[in-house]
Amino acid sequence: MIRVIRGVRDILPGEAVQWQSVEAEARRIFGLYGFHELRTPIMERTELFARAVGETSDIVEKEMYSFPDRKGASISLRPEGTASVVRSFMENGFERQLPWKVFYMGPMFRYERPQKGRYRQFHQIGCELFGPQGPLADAEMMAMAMRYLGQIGLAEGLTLELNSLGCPACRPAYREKLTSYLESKKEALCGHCQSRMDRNPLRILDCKTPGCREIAQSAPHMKEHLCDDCQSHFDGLLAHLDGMQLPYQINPLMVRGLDYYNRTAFEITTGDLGAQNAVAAGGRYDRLVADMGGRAMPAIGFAMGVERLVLLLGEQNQTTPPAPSVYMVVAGPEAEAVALAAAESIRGADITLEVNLQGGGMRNQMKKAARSGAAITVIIGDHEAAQKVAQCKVMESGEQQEISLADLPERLKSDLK
RNA sequence: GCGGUCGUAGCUCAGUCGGUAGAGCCCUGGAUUGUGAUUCCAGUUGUCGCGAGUUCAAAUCUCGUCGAUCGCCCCA
Repeated sequence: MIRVIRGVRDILPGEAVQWQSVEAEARRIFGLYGFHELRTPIMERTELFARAVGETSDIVEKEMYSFPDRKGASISLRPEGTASVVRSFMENGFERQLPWKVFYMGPMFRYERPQKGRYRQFHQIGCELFGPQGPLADAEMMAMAMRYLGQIGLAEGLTLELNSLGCPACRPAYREKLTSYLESKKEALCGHCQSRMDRNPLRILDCKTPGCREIAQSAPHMKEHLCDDCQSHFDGLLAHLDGMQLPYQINPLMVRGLDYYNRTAFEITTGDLGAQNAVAAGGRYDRLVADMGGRAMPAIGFAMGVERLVLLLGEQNQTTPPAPSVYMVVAGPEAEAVALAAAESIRGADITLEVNLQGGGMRNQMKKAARSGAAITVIIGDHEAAQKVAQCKVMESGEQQEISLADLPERLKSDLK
């Protein structure tokens, strides 16, 4: 038997019910804020991701699904959504219609070792906002994310963590301070962090090794070394969050893994997913559009992991798809044509009806009717077909009555209320 | 890419010291030749993840491999 490839999986009908509501709520809530859906391709030129996400990021260096197409161009399955949104923004000239507010949802691909809440094909719902440079936008994005999560039933146990990563004006100086501090403690760092010293010293801050955590705690933190502009942006953001009474936690050790972030970075975390504690994450990327060849354009965005949302929804998970309202038992060869026509007329009245298509004896079909979860079973046998009637059985009470086929849609409609 | 644990029926699992595989649920038929919980009777379910090795004999021991899971790394 051919099985699915590692790290990907089927979302079966029972679980898909949950996915549909998670997606529908996203459309609804983001719509309340004036965001519209953007659908981008799931594959792009490799170069797009390499430049947007960062040539030296782990995602680009070792996690991308890249392959040559038939003409030899390097194509990649998208590892995240922002790069394509930025590309679309520039390509379609939305720089002239600011602010541009979009959301997207769909599969992303990263070649990683699968784990709880982490798959090679995973799904994100994300939002991006281009244009505004003040902290009002940051605050609204966070409010929107939290409102959405609360709306789908995840308000409990989530923490909004945020930090400022500074900007090109203040980060280099901070980085030097941090590096010289870390040099003095180099002996005490874990081996991994020692090798990170040159490449990306900021990432040492969120190392989980106990020794490194202590060192990180007392290290100089970016938020104490922000330039005036970054500082007032950060202060403004906090004031807006307070104004909305949105609880948050400043995490001076939070460092995002993608290269394009500046100033505001935030994560929404949970303690219930093992090592994968982030359900949503995002931040500002004011330089990305310019780096990609567009004009200077402030922007902010975030993305949520749908698998993680659905996992957290946990026990609310449905394991069976919704039941039909009516189940139709077809008993006898003469009844088939009549039953099928009756079924069509009932569906025409907007009633969900499932016809038994597999035949079998009455007992067998009634079992299937009960199992389907239908509230009412309509039985049409040869006898009923000849009389142009049907037996209508209310499953819960067991009451059964004969109704003419012509009246069936209306009667069912009122009985189902 | 690295480490721990685990892979037996569609599902949940048992299987002793190595002796050629079981239960419950589900499913099918019947008791009831046209009526669903329950009950009773009968029946089907298997590459014991895959491949090699040791052995008279392997679900069981060894090695490899694939997959799941947990942690590292990284991230949604």
